[in-house]
Amino acid sequence: MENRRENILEAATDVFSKYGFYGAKMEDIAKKAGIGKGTIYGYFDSKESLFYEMIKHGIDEYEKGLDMALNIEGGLEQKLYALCKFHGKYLNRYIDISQVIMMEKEVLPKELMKEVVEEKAQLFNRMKKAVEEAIHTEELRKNLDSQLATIIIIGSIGQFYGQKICYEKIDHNSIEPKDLIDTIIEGLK
Amino acid sequence: MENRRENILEAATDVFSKYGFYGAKMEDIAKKAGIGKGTIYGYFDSKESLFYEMIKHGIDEYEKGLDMALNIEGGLEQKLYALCKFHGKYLNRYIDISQVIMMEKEVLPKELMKEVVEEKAQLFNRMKKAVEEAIHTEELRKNLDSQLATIIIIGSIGQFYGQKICYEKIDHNSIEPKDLIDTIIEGLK
Amino acid sequence: MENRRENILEAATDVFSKYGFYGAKMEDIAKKAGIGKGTIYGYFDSKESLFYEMIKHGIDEYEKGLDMALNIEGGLEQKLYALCKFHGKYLNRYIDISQVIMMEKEVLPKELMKEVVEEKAQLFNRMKKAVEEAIHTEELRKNLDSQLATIIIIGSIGQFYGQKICYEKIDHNSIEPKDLIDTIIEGLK
Amino acid sequence: MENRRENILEAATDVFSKYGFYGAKMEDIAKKAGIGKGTIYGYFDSKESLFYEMIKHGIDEYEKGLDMALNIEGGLEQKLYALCKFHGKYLNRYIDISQVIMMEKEVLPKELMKEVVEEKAQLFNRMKKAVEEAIHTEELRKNLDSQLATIIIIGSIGQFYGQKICYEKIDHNSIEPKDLIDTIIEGLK
DNA sequence: GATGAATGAGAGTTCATTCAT
DNA sequence: GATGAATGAACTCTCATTCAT
Repeated sequence: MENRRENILEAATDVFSKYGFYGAKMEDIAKKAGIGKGTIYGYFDSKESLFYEMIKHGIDEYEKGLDMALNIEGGLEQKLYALCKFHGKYLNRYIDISQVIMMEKEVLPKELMKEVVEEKAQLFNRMKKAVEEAIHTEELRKNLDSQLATIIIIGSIGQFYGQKICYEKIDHNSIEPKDLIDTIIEGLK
Repeated sequence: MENRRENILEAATDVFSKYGFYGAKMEDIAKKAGIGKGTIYGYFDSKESLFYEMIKHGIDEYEKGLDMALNIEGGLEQKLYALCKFHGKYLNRYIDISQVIMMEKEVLPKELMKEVVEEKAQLFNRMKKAVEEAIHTEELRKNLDSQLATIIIIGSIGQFYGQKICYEKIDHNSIEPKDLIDTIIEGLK
Repeated sequence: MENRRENILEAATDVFSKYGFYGAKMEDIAKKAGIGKGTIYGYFDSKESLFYEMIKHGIDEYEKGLDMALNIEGGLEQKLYALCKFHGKYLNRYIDISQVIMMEKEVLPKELMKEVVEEKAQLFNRMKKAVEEAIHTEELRKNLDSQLATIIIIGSIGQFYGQKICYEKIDHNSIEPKDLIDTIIEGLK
Repeated sequence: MENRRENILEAATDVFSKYGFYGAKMEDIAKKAGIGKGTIYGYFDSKESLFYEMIKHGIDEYEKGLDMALNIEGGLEQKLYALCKFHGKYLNRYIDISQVIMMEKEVLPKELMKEVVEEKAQLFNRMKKAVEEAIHTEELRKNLDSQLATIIIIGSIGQFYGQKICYEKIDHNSIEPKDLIDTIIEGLK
């Protein structure tokens, strides 16, 4: 049953997110998954290995969503809108894990750490490409530094959603990013 | 000797930052501080208490720096510049702790968590006030939503420094935020 | 299928010999026997029970071989020769088990332990009887203490084969006990 | 306190002897030593390492006793007598460990296994040298094969003491090897 | 006051055993 | 009857905390 593996990964995401690598107990993950603690070891070699696989799983999810968002038809505005919606959904699920990834540095095998960093760089570069395109189509102003513009866009969206979801505890479906996007684009056009 | 207490807090910052709450070992903190394991318990009640005090210590540092930055004479541009410089210095020291704070949620007593959140809200509000002042002096445009503008400013600065320090490993003294600030203000004026 | 039972006992002998009672895993025994883990429990109640039966199986084999060896026609020399040959063959198969028997004392039910000791005493006594017979037929000298003579014979043969098989790794078929037997009998006649 | 280390080794000898490597529990060893289970790890790295050190400890003891026995003044008879007395004392303490050594093959690092085998070979060779000397002084007969004679001597003594101590449960101080030695030498002279 | 040896609760992991298929 | 996925008791080992020195 491949579901069982998926099931454990979901439980692991929840528990690792909440307690971090060292704080998470295998027993809690098992309990969350509704199985015996020994069962996990039928699917993953160790706690470390489970952590590794969980993060890869999260990265894969982001990759998919990101591609979808940036490949929709339309201008930067439309793409940003889609990205925001996806980002909200993702954050809602992986809000904590994204921080765990950055934190438990010593736990992550270097290989995976590199994957994470590369993935982040890739996200940045895809966004930058979309920004450059928008500069080219004059949706944004000609003399704009695309690197800085991308930083502003990503930083603003991140801050916006982080604040809404983490602090204001607003449901991601109820967050309306239109005004934010308008203000950003207004400033960069 | 109050130095001894300070000394332990510094060591704790280093070690908790690197390994997280559960991963950090009291012995390592003691070694880092150059003292015996048992000595820590002369100054702090428990690991949890040490963690708590360490974070309060970090918050205090930020409070001080933030006040200094936002109270300098001049317009928003000058204040942002000072904030950036301070943020860089702070991030350099507390780069990991800021993530630990967000991560080891369950460890933090609710009381401290509230302090952290409130402190963040305060930072946000001080900045917002500075933004509103800038709107009033027409350094920024009249019809601007000050809430969104603050989000954009904080998010952009955070993203900018995070990228430079965490990924590009640039020394915080060498980071020049002028172009970023110009682009932000250009967009919001 | 009685073969299946025998099959498991053989596999158990191999695995228990190699790893001892606690070190042996039911899964390894099953794999060695070419069957599923659960199948063993169709033939034996538990690991302990399997261990018990395995040892009884080994004892039975020795009983049979011993009888055969000591009952052949001829003098002590011929009997000792046959015993040596059998001992070599047995040791080759049960080299480790004989030590496991003595070792995992706490595992063996007292009942079985008693059986093992009695069996050893019986071996000793049968040999002693053969020795006494040889004294009577004057194949050995009259004033010999049959108890000591038996100890010397059994000890020498055991040491001889133990050394050849365990340390010198000589195949039991290639071991020639004639000189040993001659020297022993020469000394006791 | 070096006593503490010694103390743990003694307890380990008892417990490993009784239950074998896998059957022995660290907690039991600690309890036997009258200390907490964590304390052991202050002196030994792991269960495996403790096992290793315990066996080396046993080997060292044998080395010492063996040297003493074979170096006393006098003929083979006197040396054998001293060896018997020492062997009895040693067996009494290490009766089970000697079997554990041979049994838990897979546990022992190859290095240690080699030490054990070499030590046994050394014992054999020292004895053989004493036998050859006795042949030279005509305490034993000229045409004797020294290898076989040594096997007979060692095997007989081993069997004699093994039987007395393991089966007949006779205290090693009450065992009188004179008759055995006389019979052996009588046969070999 | 400072220390670090000692402690033992609690973690990750293994594996004999069960039972639905 | 045979299987092997699932289980959880019991193992080894770690580390926050104590306390005699």
